[in-house]
Amino acid sequence: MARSKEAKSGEGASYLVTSVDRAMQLLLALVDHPDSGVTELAEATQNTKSLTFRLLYTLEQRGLVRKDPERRTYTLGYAALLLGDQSRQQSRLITTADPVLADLSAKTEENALLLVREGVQHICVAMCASPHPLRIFAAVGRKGPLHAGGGPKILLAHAPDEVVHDVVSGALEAFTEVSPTDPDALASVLEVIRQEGYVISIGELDPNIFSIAAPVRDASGEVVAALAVNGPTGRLSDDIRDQILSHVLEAADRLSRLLGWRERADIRIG
Amino acid sequence: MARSKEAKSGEGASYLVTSVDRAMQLLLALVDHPDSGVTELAEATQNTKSLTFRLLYTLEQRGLVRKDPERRTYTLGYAALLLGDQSRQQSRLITTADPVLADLSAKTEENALLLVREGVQHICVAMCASPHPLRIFAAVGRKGPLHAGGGPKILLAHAPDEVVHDVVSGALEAFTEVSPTDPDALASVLEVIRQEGYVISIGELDPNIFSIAAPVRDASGEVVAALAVNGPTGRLSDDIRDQILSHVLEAADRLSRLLGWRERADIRIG
DNA sequence: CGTTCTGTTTCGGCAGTCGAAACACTGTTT
DNA sequence: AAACAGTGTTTCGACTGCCGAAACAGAACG
Repeated sequence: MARSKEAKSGEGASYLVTSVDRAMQLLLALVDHPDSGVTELAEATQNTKSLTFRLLYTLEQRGLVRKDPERRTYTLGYAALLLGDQSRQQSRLITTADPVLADLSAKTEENALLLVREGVQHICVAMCASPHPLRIFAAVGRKGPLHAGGGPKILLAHAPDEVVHDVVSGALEAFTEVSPTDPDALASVLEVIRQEGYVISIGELDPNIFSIAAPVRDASGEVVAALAVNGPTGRLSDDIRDQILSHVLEAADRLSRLLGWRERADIRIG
Repeated sequence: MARSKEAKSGEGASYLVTSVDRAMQLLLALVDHPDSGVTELAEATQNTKSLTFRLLYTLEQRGLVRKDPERRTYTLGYAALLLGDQSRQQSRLITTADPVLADLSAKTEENALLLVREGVQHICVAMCASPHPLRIFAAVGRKGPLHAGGGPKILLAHAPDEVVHDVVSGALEAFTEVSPTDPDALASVLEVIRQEGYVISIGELDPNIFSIAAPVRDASGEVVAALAVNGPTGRLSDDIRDQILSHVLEAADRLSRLLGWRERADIRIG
């Protein structure tokens, strides 16, 4: 149980309040360990039981977690609902996208997702699930890489050079046999993406998943998100592919316009 | 407003980790003060600027808040989306209720809400908004009293005696002229509610709001939530009232059955 | 009726937190 | 341009309240 914390790694002091950081770590652990007891959560967060107990007590006071007094287990509380709902309401991007996603999912009969970039990762900020019983598991708030998959590559293609550099200078994890791993090849792919305005990615994150994505722009013309449809490759014929692509492009265009984007004939800069 | 917290000093030591508690207070303050800077949030939480800054920094590290580097303002982050979405997904009550709420809202053309009791308060855990431009403002995660309003009174009528006692022994706040304030009268009203199986409340929480509610039961027969429709009193004719009531009763019954409840002709006793 | 899990409580030492105040920065006013 | 009035950021030392360890208490096995 030698708890050697990495926060001590020599360098400058940061503003991190460790007890708060541990509490948040615990809260996020609760997402993946619902209905767990003190001991299990203590193991999941690599903290002591006493600390975990105190943190849970504190979080419970504020309604972030809820304790089942019978079974002595903890779950996310109703304050978490409040946070989630309000952060959604406060995001113009998400509220605008919701009906577009619903429409896109209905037309394609597959999952429709909205992804944004945060640092060198993508995050799913909204989604509408496929009506089919067999569908890709995806969830709002989940993170992933930028270099593999349809939506992620859209985001990477329109990210600042510095971000692209950070991504390719790290190890490009190969999730499948067709995941991009060569930095130079990836760079030229990104260029193609910028020109074509969409991505069709098959089996890059998982061998059985395809993804078709397009960029979403706001009033300033910046790419602020990626709109993507994903599903099992088994349902992807050539016909369907073209159909989904046109729906995705139409939806991305519509969403961009709703956000204030106007196509500019001349993107002229000297 | 009336936030007389427990005595901070002196009596019984609790397990509260104050830094975490303050961080949560800050996080919840961010719900009502989106896009605020350090100073404003420090004032809202009655903390010092330095503490607020450090807490925000820590929360940002975990993605709970997001900082706009340009404007130096803070908003709820994407981890909040994750928490909200997951806590919804993890709740069988909520996932089951969602389509019922959508249906109820469509049929009545008013807000449809699902409320649960937590201690001596009610919390809205799910809702579907009215299509009308004029509609009651309500939001998931918001709390309120148990003694006034349709849904709240349903919850109170089926709460343990101890809870009822706590509620009536406190001051029964009068939100409007027709809010119940007399403990004895309230007690007999609760008895009527248990017998009739619904509540029609007009102007108890706000003079211009009506609410029609019914109890939701789970497999054990316990009342676990209240299903309610609310809207502006101006839209409530006698006809409409009866119509909404029947829709609410039907929806509550359907939701209860989806949760495993079965009407028992004879209540067995040992 | 032990055994072995749980969750809860206590306690003291010292790491970590926190307030105050200085600092840096940006935009506005004179 | 210089003074000003706001921000947000950084430093620092004192002291407090956090945290790990270990004891305690209940429940759920066998």
